[in-house]
Amino acid sequence: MSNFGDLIRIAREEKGLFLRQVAAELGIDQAIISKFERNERKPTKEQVLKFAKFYKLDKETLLVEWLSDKVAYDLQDENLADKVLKAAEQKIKYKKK
Amino acid sequence: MSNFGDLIRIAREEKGLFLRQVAAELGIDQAIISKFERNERKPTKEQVLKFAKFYKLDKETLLVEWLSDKVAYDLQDENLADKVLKAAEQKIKYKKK
DNA sequence: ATTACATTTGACCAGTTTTGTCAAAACACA
DNA sequence: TGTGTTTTGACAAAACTGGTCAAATGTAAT
Repeated sequence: MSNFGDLIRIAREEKGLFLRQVAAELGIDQAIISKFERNERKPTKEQVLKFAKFYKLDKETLLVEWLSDKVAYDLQDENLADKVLKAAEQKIKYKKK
Repeated sequence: MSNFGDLIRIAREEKGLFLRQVAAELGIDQAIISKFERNERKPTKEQVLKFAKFYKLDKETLLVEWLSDKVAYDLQDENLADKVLKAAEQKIKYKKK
């Protein structure tokens, strides 16, 4: 199962960059990026988009990864997760109209 | 489409109670309950359980309503909601093991 | 229209959580 | 050991939450 941290760590390694370099480029402290890569902290939406742009990753893919991490985290110790997701789906569909 | 606020407002009206009375009974300020009923504020999990008990509503039903409101809210202006929910489902399944 | 009572609104506070900064500690390895 | 990278943790600033209260608004009866 993938997650946001893995995606950006792999992208960085593929490009052979150090945290320091990415940090300078994106204006984000390298300690924080380290935590993002280990899923210890959640980035803001803006930061997600910065990573997508910089690493040339698909914006949507990265956002989905990030948001689903968040949702999964919120529901982690709920045994009602299935029901919740189904209900949420209905609500979102409904709102669209 | 139902939501947490509607459920507790209807329950209160069915019992013919005033906000003031429910507030006193549950130890929650009536202004806050008013906001819950209009979905202007989200209660804590503890408060959800207080309402379930007091109104004799099914605990699980109310929790699902509450959590799905929250998830739907988080995803409201994301056109990726479908993908996010599917990904989150996978992640939750995966975690369970 | 005035009274009486219920609900809603909004300003304000306190406590918590989140986000960012920094330097030291830990790690990797020549 | 020395050099460079990553991780950790303490700290502060900012943002968010949850609560309190009183005034404003709504509603219905007289």
